[in-house]
Amino acid sequence: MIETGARRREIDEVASELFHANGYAATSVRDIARALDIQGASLYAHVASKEDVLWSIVDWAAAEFEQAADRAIADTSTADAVERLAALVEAHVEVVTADPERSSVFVTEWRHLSEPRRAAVGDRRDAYEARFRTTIEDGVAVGAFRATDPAIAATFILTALNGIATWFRAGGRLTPDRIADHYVELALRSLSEDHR
Amino acid sequence: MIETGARRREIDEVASELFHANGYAATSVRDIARALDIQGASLYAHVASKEDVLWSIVDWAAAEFEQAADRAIADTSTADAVERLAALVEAHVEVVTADPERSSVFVTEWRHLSEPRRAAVGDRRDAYEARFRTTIEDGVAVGAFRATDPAIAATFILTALNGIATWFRAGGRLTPDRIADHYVELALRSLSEDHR
DNA sequence: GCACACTCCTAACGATCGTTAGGTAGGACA
DNA sequence: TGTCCTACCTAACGATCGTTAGGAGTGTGC
Repeated sequence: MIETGARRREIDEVASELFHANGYAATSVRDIARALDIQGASLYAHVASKEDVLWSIVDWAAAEFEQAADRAIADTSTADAVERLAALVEAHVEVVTADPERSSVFVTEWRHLSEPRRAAVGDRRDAYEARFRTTIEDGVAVGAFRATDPAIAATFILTALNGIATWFRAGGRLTPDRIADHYVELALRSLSEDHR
Repeated sequence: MIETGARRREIDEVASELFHANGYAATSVRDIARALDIQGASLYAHVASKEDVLWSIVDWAAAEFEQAADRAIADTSTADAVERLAALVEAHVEVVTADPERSSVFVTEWRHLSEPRRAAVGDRRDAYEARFRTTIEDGVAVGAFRATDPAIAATFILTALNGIATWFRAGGRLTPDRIADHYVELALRSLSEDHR
């Protein structure tokens, strides 16, 4: 059963910040507890294990990305690969900037999950990347994108997108909207047919 | 004084692999020792502390990137921003693919350094990124690149480049040369003047 | 033959790790 | 008023952490 109480969500929130700032392995259960002004052992009234905290953060973030991609694809005409890729990029930027700590934990700390979960997250990441890749393949097939290696291009774009989580901070020079606009532009142009 | 003996370099090598695979914080001194078939305490005949191992890996990798960028810039005409950016991208890919473990440790684990070192690495990373940014600024100024935010564009390209370290494995489908060619192409086109 | 590095050993240190056991205060509900 | 539930506490568990102390074997240069 998944705990969904208010205190449980607070735990995920402070844990996201700490895991983002110091990494999962370098963050102790007592660190998380201290941020909530309780004792380390008291956390276990809400949580079965430290890994469960990581899991709930990662699982939640993965679902956010998946649902955002679902909406992005549903909202665009399936015929236009350019529009679809733009929508995927924009959706990704929105999820990352809406919760950069959680997103960066998802991107960088999921390898600390133990085995059935770790593999499952890997599969979900592969499936998510495949949406970008197949969209690029579609665009190449109809001549909307230049002929290139779709797997490399998808990885290029996705790693750039995931990097946002590591440097974005709310209230900085760049608003999420501005970042989304720029990243859509950069991604689409990287696949453009015209030469330099 | 910096140890440079053969055994010392072996330590950096196996530590790079372990730090890459599991992260610095989740890798114990005894893990490193086990990979060398010695006892954990025996490592301290070669190393002053665990952090010193991380430091020597990070410092070495940083120097590799800096020197490669030096050569890339020295080899190209300073007048042509497009050519210079291409050389920077190519050099970066070469360094990453030549030693992906060390590179990925540099990219993802430097935050575990303690304070004077951590800040110093941050400064060096900023300086490195500035080379990309100013090259893009130059290109925009002369109309070789489209008018865009050079800082965003530099970050976009650099995070994509750094991502290579997380997925590249020697002997895989893609050779370093092929990756370099594709990444140069993707980076340059992302800044191209022509529309989609 | 002797000194000296170099490399590794066993044993142990105090600290901290994730986690469990058992208990208590306060509010909700009968 | 009595009972349960939630949220926290203190105390402690065995394991593991980075690191130090002190010693031993092996090979090289004089």
